[in-house]
Amino acid sequence: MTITIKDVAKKANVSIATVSRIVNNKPGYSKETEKKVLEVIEELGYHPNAIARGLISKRSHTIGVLVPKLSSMLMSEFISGIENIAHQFGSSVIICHTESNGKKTMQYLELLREKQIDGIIFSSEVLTEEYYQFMKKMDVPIVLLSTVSFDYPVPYVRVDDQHAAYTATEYLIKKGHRNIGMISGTKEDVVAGQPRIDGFTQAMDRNKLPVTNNIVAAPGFGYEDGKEAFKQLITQNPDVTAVFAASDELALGVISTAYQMDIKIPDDLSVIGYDNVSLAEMSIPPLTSVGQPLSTMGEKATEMIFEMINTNQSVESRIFPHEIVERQSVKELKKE
Amino acid sequence: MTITIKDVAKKANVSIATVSRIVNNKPGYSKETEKKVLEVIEELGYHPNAIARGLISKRSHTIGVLVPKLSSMLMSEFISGIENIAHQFGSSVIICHTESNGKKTMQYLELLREKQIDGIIFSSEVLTEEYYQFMKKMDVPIVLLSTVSFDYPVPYVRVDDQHAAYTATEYLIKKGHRNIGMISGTKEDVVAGQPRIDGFTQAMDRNKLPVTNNIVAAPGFGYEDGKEAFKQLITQNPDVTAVFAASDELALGVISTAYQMDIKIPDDLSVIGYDNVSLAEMSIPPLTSVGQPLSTMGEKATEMIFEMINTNQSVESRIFPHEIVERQSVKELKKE
DNA sequence: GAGTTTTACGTAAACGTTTACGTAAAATGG
DNA sequence: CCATTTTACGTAAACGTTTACGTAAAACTC
Repeated sequence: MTITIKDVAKKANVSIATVSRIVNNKPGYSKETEKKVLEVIEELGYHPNAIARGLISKRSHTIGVLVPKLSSMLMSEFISGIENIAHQFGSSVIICHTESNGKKTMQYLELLREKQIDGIIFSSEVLTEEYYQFMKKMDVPIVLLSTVSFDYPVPYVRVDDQHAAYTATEYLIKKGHRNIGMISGTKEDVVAGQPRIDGFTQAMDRNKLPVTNNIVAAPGFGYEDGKEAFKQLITQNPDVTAVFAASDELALGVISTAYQMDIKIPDDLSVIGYDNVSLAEMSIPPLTSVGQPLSTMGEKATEMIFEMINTNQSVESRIFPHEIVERQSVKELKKE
Repeated sequence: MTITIKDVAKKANVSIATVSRIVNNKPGYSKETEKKVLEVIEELGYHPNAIARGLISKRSHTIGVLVPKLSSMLMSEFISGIENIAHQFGSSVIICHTESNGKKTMQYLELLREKQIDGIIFSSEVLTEEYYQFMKKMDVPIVLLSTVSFDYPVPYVRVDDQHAAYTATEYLIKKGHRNIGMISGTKEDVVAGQPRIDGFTQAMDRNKLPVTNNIVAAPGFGYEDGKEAFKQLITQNPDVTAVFAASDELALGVISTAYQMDIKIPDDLSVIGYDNVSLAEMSIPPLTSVGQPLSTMGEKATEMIFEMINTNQSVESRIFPHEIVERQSVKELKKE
């Protein structure tokens, strides 16, 4: 038998309204009754039932997070930030990993609707018409994390990927590299795909460097993808002195394959990654990478959700700054 | 205005009871009314409110997961498995990362109690008296994941850490190593600490190998911990030919420091890790490691929770098998 | 000290469901 | 065709809260 507000009321000889007022400290009771009721609460070990509360308040104090992969380190950091802030707001987080599977995503959205969640963070994946319409009907705040939508007015939190890729490429050029390869991830990826390629091409163009045969698009962003793609790159363009990889895992793949081919990093080949996940520093040699403030971004996205919940208004998107985290995988070429 | 069962009832000219019966397909209505009601539901876009349901059924269809670190790759895999099964059971998962912080843990437990969660998976940390008493009062099923409790009768899912450490050590010995070092993680850790040390010592003892000066206990299981610990190990025992690290991250730290010291892996030094997280295969050279079926363990723990929920009985603990995943960080010593 | 305001409550409806119970009509049995 | 069972519903209570409204007493005001 769980004990309810009624039990407290009865034992304290007051009405449930009074108990409720005291629990939520709303005005309308004397010091004495407060003391009495508090004692009874303590004695009985009463704890309010959030479900009953939610039924009235129409707030579940829960937000939903949709992510394509749970295991990727990117996601872990996002989630860590999200979870952090949500907890500060007294809410909890339901993580839904969609595996980039449309059916699963829709199932999860239905679950979230049933559960009456207060907001949604939609991360790292394309916001399709179907998803958007569904969420719109749910009528809860949405924030995009590390993704964008061109078609729908949904606020987002991300870095400027094209700019970041530009910066990374410029960095290699400044270090004296001329023949630079790029391993891009999935081309179709709206945020981590084409924009990074564009940034790369742009930097090369501006510096009048050729780009033919320099880009290999892998089918994904993983380690194995990086290995395969690098093999292709080095075959079609054996003279590259540096590689810009669109993710740290891709970069690790590059490094690993290079190692097998007896190409020394950074002496024979410089490598720069993207994301600066914890992996990067564990690499041999430690990987220079384009850093995004991942957990901060997760935090910001969550704060935006709560701002939208509380003010009932939309909120401005945020572009976060990136930075080059220098380690030891890039070498300065001596000018000849 | 969200539309409720009442709206459906009114529009379909039936009582809410009938609508409810149809929605939950319990008997008691004719084919015709069913059709009619279903149409109205479709037309109005009605979806039942899980909060209201939960109030009556006293089931929130939510389970809580307490983990010390969110970002560690171990946890990601556990969570992935958990999430998987929970979703199959139509439930969602609230992840609470406690940061091994007692106060935060208690706060989370309170949150979970308020939310009336149906069960708790408690992972990778010591179950203190305080936690246990609290959860016991909550009166929901608990399963320990990758941890144990000697004092309380709580079912667990884990591997036999001592045995696994024994196997890893035996493996190195079979490969011809005699002077083997161990980098243990936090000694106080009840599951990943002492048991692994014991397994190591046991294997060494059985093979009549000395163990003095061979064990260094790091303050944690991370990369930096591994670096530091290895420095200490190599100082106090420069002749080790192999190292058993109590986690893959520790092992990576060892490899990195070794690399800096120009100690070649595996030629000059063999290294074996523990956990076989995705990191292991990305290492240079790829890391041989003691593998645990992480996501399967998460799945099993979750299945156990639901079994306990549904049968109202406790359930048997499960020890999962471990295996040595051979890669390239261990070398066979030629017999002299 | 009469009138007004404030304080300190209690009553009861509401939130959106499920479900025990009741009942009229339909189906079945002999 | 009457008695009995079954079907197909409807009514209303219950789940555990919050809160609008009402009210008697206490506290002020001048």
